[in-house]
Amino acid sequence: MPKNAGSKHNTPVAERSAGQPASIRDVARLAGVSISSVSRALNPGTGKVSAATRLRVVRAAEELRYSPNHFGRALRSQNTNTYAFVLSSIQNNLYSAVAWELERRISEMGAGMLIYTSNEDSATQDRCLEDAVSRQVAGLFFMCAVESDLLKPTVERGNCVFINRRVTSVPDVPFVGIDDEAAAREFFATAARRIDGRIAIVHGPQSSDTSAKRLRGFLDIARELGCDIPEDAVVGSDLSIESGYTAASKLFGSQSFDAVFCGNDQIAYGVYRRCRELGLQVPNDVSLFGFDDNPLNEWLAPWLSTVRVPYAAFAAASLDTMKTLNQGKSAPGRILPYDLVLK
Amino acid sequence: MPKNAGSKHNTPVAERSAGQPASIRDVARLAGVSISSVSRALNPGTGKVSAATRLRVVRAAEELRYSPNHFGRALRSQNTNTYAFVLSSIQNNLYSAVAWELERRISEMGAGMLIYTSNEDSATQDRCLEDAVSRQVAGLFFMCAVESDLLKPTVERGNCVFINRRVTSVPDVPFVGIDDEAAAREFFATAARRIDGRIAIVHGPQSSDTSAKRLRGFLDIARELGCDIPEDAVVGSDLSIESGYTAASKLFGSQSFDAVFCGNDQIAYGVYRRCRELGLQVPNDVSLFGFDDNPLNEWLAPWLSTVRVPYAAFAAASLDTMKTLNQGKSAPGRILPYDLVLK
DNA sequence: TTGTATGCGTTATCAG
DNA sequence: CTGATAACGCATACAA
Repeated sequence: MPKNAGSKHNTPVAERSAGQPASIRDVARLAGVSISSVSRALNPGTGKVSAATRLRVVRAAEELRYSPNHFGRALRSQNTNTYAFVLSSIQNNLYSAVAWELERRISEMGAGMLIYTSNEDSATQDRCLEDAVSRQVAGLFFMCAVESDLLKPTVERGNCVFINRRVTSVPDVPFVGIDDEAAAREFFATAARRIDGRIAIVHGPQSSDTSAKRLRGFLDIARELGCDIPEDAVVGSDLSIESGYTAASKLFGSQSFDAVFCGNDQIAYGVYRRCRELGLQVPNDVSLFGFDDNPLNEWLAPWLSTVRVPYAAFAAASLDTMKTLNQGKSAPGRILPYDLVLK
Repeated sequence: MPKNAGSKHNTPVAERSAGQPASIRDVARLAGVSISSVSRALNPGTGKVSAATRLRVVRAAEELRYSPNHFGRALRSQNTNTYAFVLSSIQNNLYSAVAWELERRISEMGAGMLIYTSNEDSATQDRCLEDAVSRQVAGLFFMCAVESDLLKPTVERGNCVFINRRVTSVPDVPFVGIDDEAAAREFFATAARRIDGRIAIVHGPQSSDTSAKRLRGFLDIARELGCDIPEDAVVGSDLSIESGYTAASKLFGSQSFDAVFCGNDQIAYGVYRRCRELGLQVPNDVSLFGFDDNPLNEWLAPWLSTVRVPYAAFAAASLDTMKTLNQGKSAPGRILPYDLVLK
């Protein structure tokens, strides 16, 4: 026979130590009702409660500063009310901006957001996924996912939305973003009219579908326009500021250019600094072209032409998509409109 | 008598639908052992398990892609292994940088980080605190807390660390930051030697202890140095770029200045833009002084003199402090060294 | 070494 | 309308 044979309701529960939050039983005891009544009173719509009972419960709950234990609730209802946001780069303000915008909306829903950073690394991303899955999150948002072992099993099990970057190995995951290839083409075509001279390109890693599309857009339209871009005027980089700087050092080491198209704004910042170091005025001597429209550009980089990615709309559309997914329906994702910002 | 009188172990559990993750019972069944053996095998150090049993359990767990349910574990062990990070402003990169740095470290601990944004608003912050508390977080990090109703009860119940800004009504909460008043004094004193002309100040809200200290530092040392700063050369703002712009419009509307000391870098960015619009060259015509050293300055704002706040060290020190708190000890917090960045 | 049983805090079902 | 109880997934004290 177990040691503690008495019903837990008979067990004289010592007054909780000050640090411990009150449980539903504490409220029930103080209100002199059963825990079921407390639950019903505090969760309107789950059952009938008399006004008197409700009042006593609410009073007791307030007195004890009762707040329902999230885990007990999650365990029982199988709904964690928690989402995961996986960020690939902490350096890109645009990514952060989407994170915060999404947090605001999720918070308004009364849900929570766990945050992870993958640093564009597969192993790190897998660690994030493992943790998020063990926490039974209601859904995962990827602000730029990378290919990784656990990605496929994760997207198959849980509700996932890709933001700003697709992963081609899992094509069925809803995607929220812009048409990067079309944007690159239009951007280049529009800008090229004003450019007189040599053009260089610093693109992002081709393992990123988004970077690949932007590069393809640039190259295709350049060819179609009869605009010659020699091979040594096209250099790769990752998506960091530093790599933009390095790429510019390489480009301007042997020759000069009048315009540089970059895979994103970060790269353009790095190129900018190198140009300044070389005594080149931007945009007088060199025109720089980015991608994303980092919110700070308006203040600190007025010289940068770029493609405005609607990050606030990304957050809204991602959440809509996630909600659809959570209803068990399939969701198509959303391709959103972009704007050209030309200086 | 309850309807389902049989032990749950006798209940023939239907094979789980594909979407449901495996539970510890599924692993136990597949391995042909009890759930306690599974628990012991998978949590080394919690009990003796034979090598054979462990092997079978591990195999079964892998086959089922078993990952322990975080909530069941948290409920039982009373340890959620989850922290909350409350951010006051999404606009300030420095704050984001601390968030990401902390996330990395927390992730390495195998813990998780819930993120909240208060937008410097009391009611919003209270909603965050309520949610975090109901999730039984192991601790809260405040990257700039504001005064709010739930702040005191929250810091009394849970482990909290203030980063970069104290809240004077709860002086006993460990604080990680720099000595803002000393930094402001030293910054001003050092810079003043090079300034020849009129000086203005755009300070942050005095409800922020940090902003108040920076302003006091500036004003005190100015007086001590015999440097006259008339009343109409000192204007307030919140900590946003926009408000810096507005403040500069006001300042430069009626007179001109040779140097502007700002409450943080964001404000300085706003002032910068207004100066440019007025045709003033920075730093040739006007010297600008910020506070924080936003990571982007190196690339985009080389004209900005500022005080470098060690944000990576903030993250490390905050986590150390939190760990101490979690051991039941009291923690003093940490005052970290800053650097002057002069252009 | 292994298994059984209990409880963590909650909600839902069911009997009263 | 109310109360008793099972169940969610897990860890652990205790029995075997």
